Amino acid sequence: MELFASRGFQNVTVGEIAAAAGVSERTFFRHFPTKEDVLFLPAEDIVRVITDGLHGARSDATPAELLTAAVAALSTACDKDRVLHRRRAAVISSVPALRERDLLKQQAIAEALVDHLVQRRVPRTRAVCLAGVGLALYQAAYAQWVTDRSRTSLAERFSRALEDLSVDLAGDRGVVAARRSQG
Amino acid sequence: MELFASRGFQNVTVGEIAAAAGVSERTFFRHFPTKEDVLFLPAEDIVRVITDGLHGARSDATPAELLTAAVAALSTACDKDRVLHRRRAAVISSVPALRERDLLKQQAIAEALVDHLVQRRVPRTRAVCLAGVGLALYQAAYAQWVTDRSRTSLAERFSRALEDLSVDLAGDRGVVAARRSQG
DNA sequence: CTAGTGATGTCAGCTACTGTCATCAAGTAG
DNA sequence: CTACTTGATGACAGTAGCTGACATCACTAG
Repeated sequence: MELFASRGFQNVTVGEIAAAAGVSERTFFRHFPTKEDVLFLPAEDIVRVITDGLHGARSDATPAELLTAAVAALSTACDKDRVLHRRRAAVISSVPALRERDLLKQQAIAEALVDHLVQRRVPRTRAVCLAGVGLALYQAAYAQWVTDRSRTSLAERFSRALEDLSVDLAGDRGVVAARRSQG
Repeated sequence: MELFASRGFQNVTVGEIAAAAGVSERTFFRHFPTKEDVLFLPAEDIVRVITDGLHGARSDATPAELLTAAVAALSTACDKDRVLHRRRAAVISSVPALRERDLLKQQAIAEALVDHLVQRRVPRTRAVCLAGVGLALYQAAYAQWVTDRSRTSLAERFSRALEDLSVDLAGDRGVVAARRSQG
């Protein structure tokens, strides 16, 4: 993190990272599949946090409740080291290659979410939409949470975003339906 | 596309692509910044399609109407060559590096959407959520459209997803609000 | 005809990443 | 205590993506 912060991700070579850690370059690549991955937890770890949180949910929970539960699990896992997240986010947001990797990880998580929803008898097509939407709101909430100075938790921000969205869409339902019946 | 389809993206070298096109490897990199980019239109091109479509919308259009208009523009641009899209999607979905790039491009598009919404006086935080949600639904619709044999257009699938979502969220609004007032 | 411009080829070089083999420490069986 | 295994590491060579520098060549303006 120090190397990246001081000289920029792209200007730091893997050899330098390895040297700073006192190992050979080859050893670095035995621990991390790519240079980008030093900054990311393996997707399975995060998926585990979420599914653990999800297994606590009632069996008749609505989709929105499930999304909220998933984010709640993430939120408690993140909330402790917000400073670390801030530094990490600063590096990631400024490097396209890292944003790419970030998005891919999140997509993997969304897929795990889909599987869980399907297991709970949500039809797959709808589950895909819901997970995608949940992810979008989470991204927005996370961006706020990392930037803001206020102590509002990730979970709280997410809930608000969800509620706002539901208002936005509810107001339009008549319009959309009308447009559709016109063809 | 033929090279990729027959031997897999990763097993085709840029030198081979260049040779197949009758140019030097160096020339390839003067036209495409990376190997992945052969498969993608520059983000600006797509952004232009969307913003063009958006400028036709009424000035008092609701967010959902704007999202629908944006997708409608994309839909008419895509609908003609669905076969090409199918081949492309097959290659992309099977290669993580390409999925990454795809996600990044879409994110760039979402950001352009956000700017447009902001210009129309939607508050930024909400615009971010809306664009993200729109993107999620678009992804789902696109995935269907590419896979399905039925002739349903992209725009139509998107509208349905939007409506389904609004139903899903509306049904839960009481629950979410209750949870929030508990703290 | 000449000078300038833009697209290309050539070549050299860097960096991310991989395969292979040797080494070395720790533990385990005998 | 020795011999054998196992797992982590280093050393080295090689491939492929990508970049900078420079020369060439076609085309156009004057």
